[in-house]
Amino acid sequence: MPELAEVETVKRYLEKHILDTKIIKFKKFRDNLRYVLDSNLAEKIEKSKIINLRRRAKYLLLDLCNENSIIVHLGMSGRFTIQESNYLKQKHDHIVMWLQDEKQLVLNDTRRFGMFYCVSTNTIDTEPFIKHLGLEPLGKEFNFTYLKDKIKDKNKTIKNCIMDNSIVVGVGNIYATESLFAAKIHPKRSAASLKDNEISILVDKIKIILQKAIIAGGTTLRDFVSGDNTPGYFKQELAVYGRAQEPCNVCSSNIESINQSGRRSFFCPNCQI
DNA sequence: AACACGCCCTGCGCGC
DNA sequence: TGCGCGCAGGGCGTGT
Repeated sequence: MPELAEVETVKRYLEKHILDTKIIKFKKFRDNLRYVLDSNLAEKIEKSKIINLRRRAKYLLLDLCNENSIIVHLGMSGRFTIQESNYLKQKHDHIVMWLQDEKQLVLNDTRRFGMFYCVSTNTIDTEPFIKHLGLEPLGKEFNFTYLKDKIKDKNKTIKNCIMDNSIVVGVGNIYATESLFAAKIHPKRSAASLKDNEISILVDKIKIILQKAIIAGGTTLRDFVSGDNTPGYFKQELAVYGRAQEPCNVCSSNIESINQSGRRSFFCPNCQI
């Protein structure tokens, strides 16, 4: 699913195309995604203009002129796209919003792990799924000092730490895996065992890889598309993710794959220690 | 309290 | 071909 780079890609696309556009009509085609959908979404959303688009962690935020904000999470398989006026509803389209130019803003989510809420704009930061979130990885505050402090007493692996939303947000399985390879750190290393220079390099690599992935329009393994249905192109830049048994680009050793806390980890047994 | 894990759900690819 | 199994980019809630 969409990690930070993919959600950012969608956000930038929507910002370019539907900012200052009014939502004329809202319709849901089922009563739940991951959670039950509020019954009053239509009245909170219809006839309001989208005045700002934001991303917080992997959540997309659409601020409306009526002081409500739509919160969208794409889960593992969510697509949030703009379709033409003659678009016909497809399988797994769960929410459609018709815009003033007759285009349709469509939320499609095969696995339905996504979320869709509408809350007061000024209470977003206190919403249950938002308030506990840690720092944005691309912000200045996410740095060596912060990460060192956060992991120094942790009794878990560094991969689990950088995927922990209460520490740093938006780093999912792909980018955690790739960042650890770039930093030459084995994913099973205990977080507390990292040396200062390793923490410092890891922070840098997380930022660099996410920025590169955003420029490439995200990573498309199978489901992900941007707002115009186009895939991202970062997959071809993945050094280890999904490349088990293939040669490492650096040393030609076979890349290994292991299960780690229920997720796949890929690493080079020679480069990463 | 801090972790690990199950689970929500559909679809796809693989092995038999 | 067909079936069943395992697995997939997330993250909450529960149990230890």
